[in-house]
Amino acid sequence: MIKVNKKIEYGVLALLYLNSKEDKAASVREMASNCGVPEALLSKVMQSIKNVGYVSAVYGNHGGYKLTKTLEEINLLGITLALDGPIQVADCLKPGNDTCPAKQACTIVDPMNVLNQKIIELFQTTSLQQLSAQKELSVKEVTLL
Amino acid sequence: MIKVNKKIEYGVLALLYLNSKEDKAASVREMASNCGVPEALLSKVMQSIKNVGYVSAVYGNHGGYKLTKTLEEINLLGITLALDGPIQVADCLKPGNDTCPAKQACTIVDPMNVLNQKIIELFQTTSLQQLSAQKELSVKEVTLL
DNA sequence: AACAGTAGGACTAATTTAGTCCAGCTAGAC
DNA sequence: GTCTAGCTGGACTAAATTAGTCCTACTGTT
Ligand code: FES
Ligand code: FES
Repeated sequence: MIKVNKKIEYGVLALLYLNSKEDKAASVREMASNCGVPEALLSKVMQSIKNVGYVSAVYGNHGGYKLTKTLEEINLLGITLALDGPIQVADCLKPGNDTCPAKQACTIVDPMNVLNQKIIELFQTTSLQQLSAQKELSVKEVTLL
Repeated sequence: MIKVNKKIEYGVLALLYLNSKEDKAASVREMASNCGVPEALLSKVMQSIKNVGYVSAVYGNHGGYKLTKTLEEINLLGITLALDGPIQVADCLKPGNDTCPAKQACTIVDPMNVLNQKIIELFQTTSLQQLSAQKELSVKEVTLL
């Protein structure tokens, strides 16, 4: 199944929660219990998100994480890169891929590259703002498939 | 990692190969060895692709599979549906998902639906023709060896 | 009847993803 | 200064998914 993993799901959930706190910091514990996700895992997720600069950490007592960007500035590509590494939509595309038996005559490396590029663009142009703005609409869209 | 699975990779490879055979049927054995993919697995893949009508099977001696559509008519959504079921880009979206602890307060079901829709559209508008249009590049690479 | 092929269920192996545990470090509150 | 709530991050285990195999039955051509 082509899907975004839990870490990304949790990351989005947490960032949205953080946004609702305005400028206040929220601890992982707080976020985890509010969002209903495993604390230890969210902890890792937040660390990675911190490393790409979407949030900053406040150490010590009453510390936690704070948003350092607006929802408009945060896009899915950044979150994905932080939590899941570079996007490679097909195994063909993997950098060190010397083991593929079909490699020599492979007709799909390039096609897959095209698809890969399209997905990267889609993720890049999908900001958190854009996602969270759609709430009313989506109920209709659901019935499409 | 957000990626298309091997079955889809193999399916695309096989359909492209089939296309190069014009109207002649190719057996799974032939396709597998030409594309360098596991025969038993490709057999399953072709069965599923047959079930959505992109190819027809010719039974008996000298049988195999034949394309019944043009590359323009075959899109990634169809292939994905055939080999991997409906696209659900996040676990939130799964039909029978009653177990998610965050469900009640979930702020991302709708956002994820929007993303899901976008991916479906991308897959639907990506025909095999469109993908393979980039081929000239790879032909060069192949002839290098 | 022999053969070369598809159909598909049941299974195992490999890989990836999800989640846990723990020991260390940081800074604010007292 | 020292307690304490909280971040950091490596190592690990468990669960789920994906990849791949095997085997038996069926189909149609020669
Ligand atoms: S390189 Fe392996 S399928 Fe393309
Ligand atoms: S329903 Fe579980 S995260 Fe949305």
